[in-house]
Amino acid sequence: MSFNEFDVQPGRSFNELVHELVRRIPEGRVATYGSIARALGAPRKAREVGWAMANCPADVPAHRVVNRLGCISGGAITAGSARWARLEAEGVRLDGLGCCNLRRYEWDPTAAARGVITDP
DNA sequence: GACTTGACTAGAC
DNA sequence: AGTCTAGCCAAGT
Repeated sequence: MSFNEFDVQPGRSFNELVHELVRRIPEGRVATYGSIARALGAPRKAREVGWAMANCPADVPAHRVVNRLGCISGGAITAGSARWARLEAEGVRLDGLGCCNLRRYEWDPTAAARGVITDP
């Protein structure tokens, strides 16, 4: 069973599913690359999620996606960079390295993934 | 058309 | 308990 009920439907690229899912991350919350990949039924595709974030439309809140340690990834990780500022503006507290407390802010995308996959 | 690179993670040492 | 290695998969060169 390489795929589960969250399997990717034809016509929608994995990349787009990622975008849709990320759009559903609530304000002030974050999700990890791995969680998103897992929620879409592809636990090994975390890297592709990262790629999807690097090439995402402006309406995708990519700043709410962090790595497994709760840290902002992708270069330009400095206080004042767009993602950093946006996260703080939404109430996510970041330490000096741009990391947040996942215990507190992590949002599990699994439930929303159902909606993304089944939504037209 | 093969080889390298990358906004990752999990497991081994 | 910190570091290193291997695995994955698509895009870019």
